[in-house]
Amino acid sequence: MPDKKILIIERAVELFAKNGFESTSVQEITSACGISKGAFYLHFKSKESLLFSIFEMFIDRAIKKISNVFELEIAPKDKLELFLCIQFEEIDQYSDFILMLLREQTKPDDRELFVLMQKMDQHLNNALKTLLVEAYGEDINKHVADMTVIIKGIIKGYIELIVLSSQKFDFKKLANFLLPRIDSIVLGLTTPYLEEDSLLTICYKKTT
Amino acid sequence: MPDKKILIIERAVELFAKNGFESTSVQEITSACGISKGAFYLHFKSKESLLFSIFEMFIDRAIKKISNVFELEIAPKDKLELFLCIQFEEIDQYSDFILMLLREQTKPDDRELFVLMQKMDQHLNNALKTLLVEAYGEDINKHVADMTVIIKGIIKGYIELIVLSSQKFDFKKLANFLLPRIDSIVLGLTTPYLEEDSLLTICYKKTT
Amino acid sequence: MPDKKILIIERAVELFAKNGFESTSVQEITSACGISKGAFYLHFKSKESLLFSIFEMFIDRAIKKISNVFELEIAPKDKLELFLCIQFEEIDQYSDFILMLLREQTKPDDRELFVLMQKMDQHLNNALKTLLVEAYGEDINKHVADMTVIIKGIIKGYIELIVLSSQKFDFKKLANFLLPRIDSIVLGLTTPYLEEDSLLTICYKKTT
Amino acid sequence: MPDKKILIIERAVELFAKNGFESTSVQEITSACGISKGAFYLHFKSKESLLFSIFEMFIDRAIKKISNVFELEIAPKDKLELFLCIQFEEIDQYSDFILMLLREQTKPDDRELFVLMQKMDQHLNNALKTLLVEAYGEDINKHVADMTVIIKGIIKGYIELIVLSSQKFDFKKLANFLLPRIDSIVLGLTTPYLEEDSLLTICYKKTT
DNA sequence: AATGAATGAGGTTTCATTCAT
DNA sequence: GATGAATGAAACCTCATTCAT
Repeated sequence: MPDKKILIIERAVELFAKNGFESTSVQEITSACGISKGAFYLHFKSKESLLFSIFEMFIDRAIKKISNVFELEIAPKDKLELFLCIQFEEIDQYSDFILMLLREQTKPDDRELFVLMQKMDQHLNNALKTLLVEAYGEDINKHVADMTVIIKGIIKGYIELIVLSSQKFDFKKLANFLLPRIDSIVLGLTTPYLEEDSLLTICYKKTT
Repeated sequence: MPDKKILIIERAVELFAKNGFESTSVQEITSACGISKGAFYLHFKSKESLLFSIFEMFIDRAIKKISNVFELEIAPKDKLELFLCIQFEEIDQYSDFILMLLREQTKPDDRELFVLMQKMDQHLNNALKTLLVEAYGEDINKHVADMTVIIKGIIKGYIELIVLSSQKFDFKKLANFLLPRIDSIVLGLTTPYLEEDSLLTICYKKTT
Repeated sequence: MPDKKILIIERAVELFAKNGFESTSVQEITSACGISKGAFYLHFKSKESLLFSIFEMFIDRAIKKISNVFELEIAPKDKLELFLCIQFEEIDQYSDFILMLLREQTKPDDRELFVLMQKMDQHLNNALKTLLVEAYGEDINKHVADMTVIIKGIIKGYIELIVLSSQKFDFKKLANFLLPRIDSIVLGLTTPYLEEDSLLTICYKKTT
Repeated sequence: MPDKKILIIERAVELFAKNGFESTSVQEITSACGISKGAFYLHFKSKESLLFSIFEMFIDRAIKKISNVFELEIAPKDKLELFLCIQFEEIDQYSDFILMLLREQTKPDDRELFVLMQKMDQHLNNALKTLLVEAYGEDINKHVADMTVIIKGIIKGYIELIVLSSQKFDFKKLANFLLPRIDSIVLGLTTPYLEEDSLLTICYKKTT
């Protein structure tokens, strides 16, 4: 990837995060990069395709980081803790942009973005499932959907706090605090609310 | 409130939910209402003030519903369960619009929207705190920040599922399922991660 | 003329004077009158016809005032002095509106307004001519065009000062000061610059 | 200054002169220039800033012309005559636009335009004062305010004639005709009406 | 007579995108 | 590769005028 393209992506991430996708003009991006408006279109077919590229890059990073966790030879619960920690770190770093992604919906024809999002989400879910089974045994399988939703929800809860407040957080300590909470929940589980495979069958709503 | 104004709000909620605030034109809204562009401005000073009105209306509804819970004479844990249930119902009904609110950032000068959001959030936090103390006693106080984040996170987790999937969910059953999970967590609590009053000191980031 | 119509004219004169014709909306006028927008159109065919009415009224006033001067039985030079004085008084009272009339050109199809303006101007010129002949004898006739332009110019010069400054001026004293200046000029006249009837042949430019 | 920008200014001067500022749309200007509406905003931040640019350009021209008079080594009265002549020439060329400037009031926040107008006016007043003192000696000083108002008034009187009629005028001859009139007035002066420095203390009215 | 909701043309401005240089 | 002038569609908003009540 050419330097110029990377430059554009970096500046765009900042601007999209700060002002939102729709409210950031190509002019602003190219000005921030010190290049001409025309140069933008040498690297990206459209403003939307830039968003796609950013998203893609971002997902690649996340997937790579998660893979790293699985390659480590440590105790299952330590892996789970590390997973939580990485989520916090990663999202903290790109929190503004992530918020933007959550906020903006862009055009109705960005089916491709949804595909990417689903791909990313599936990947996260699978990783979490594997970690849960490693940590709590095969019995967790029938609770895996609920536990995924709960854990991801708790992560999001703290992430929102992190994003909205301006303090610095100790993610290692936070992950270490959350693991016993997850333990508690798992221990108390009886009848699941969600079906085991309900997360697989989710179809992201069309936005026509 | 005049019928026409209500009509505009209803249609706008749908359109904003579907396409986002920035991507929905006043033209689209008025077309959907079967009125002229000019008529819009009889009821709202600007497109942004419409967003504000919607938000206001939405918050009023939510606060009223929560108040109703507190007025009931039922067991504390039942109140908590009812609170969860109401959150799911309410948010389910306006899920798309809520997603939009999360997504869009609108203009940098909408300080007023942030004030409303903070007001709403404070209200929710207070309600939850009261319910937790009623249900688990004064000892929960030092864990109240963590428990608030965790419970709101879990709610959000399931809500995202509800919003993104097209299935119907049984909110009563879901609330009934979650209460024991919360019990488990509370029972297992030892040292808090967050300070007791850390939620009060959050200052919503400026978006200059 | 119905009270309501007079009320509208009065308020409109103020608003036009303050903000200009184009920048004053019918809404503003009716609000200032405490009547409905519809009521406006009961009295005036259009916003432009209101301007016409105002103008008409204004000219009637001026012509009447000038007539009064001629009916007085005083020395010719005193008449001239009184004429100057009345010009200052009248224009001072409606200075803002007059400025507006000078400033705004409104639509290209307001031929009628120009006709009125010409009528008014002719009337002033005739009055001035009569006064000059009375005061300086028939010999002034061949200088009457120049003297008209010069006197009206001087009046305008002081009026501009009056309008732009916020001080109060003593118009009687001013007229009394100007009369000797006019005397001086008349005394010094040799060859006219303008032809005697050049003011009659002026055709207000078309503004198509 | 780019050709396109000059083109826009030239056409705009004509259109503003013909129809007024408020009544001339950006669309009309760009159509007259044979460019797109967007192109306009490449050169001017807004329609109002165009007016400002025009005004600025116009004032620069006038000040430069006046400076030229002072640099000439000719008799003081000839300078005064030349000054009058230049005023007529200059204003004749841009008469329509000047009328528009007098007519329109534009927005209440155009303080900057007023500053420019005042600057221009002060410059004219100073030039005239210098010329009067050179031509009539220091004794004229106590009459300088009155003479300024009178001379500018007379200029305006003839200019209005020039602007409104469609004839061509011989400005040299006109200036030559007016100089003796000024002589007459100066000779006859006794007690001034205005204080010596009353023109300096004029504060252009606010247009809130 | 009086209202004021409704209209819709037209205003200024923005901005993604193209293309000759 | 790189530029930036040019485009023109589309955005938000205003306002003179009409008309059912």
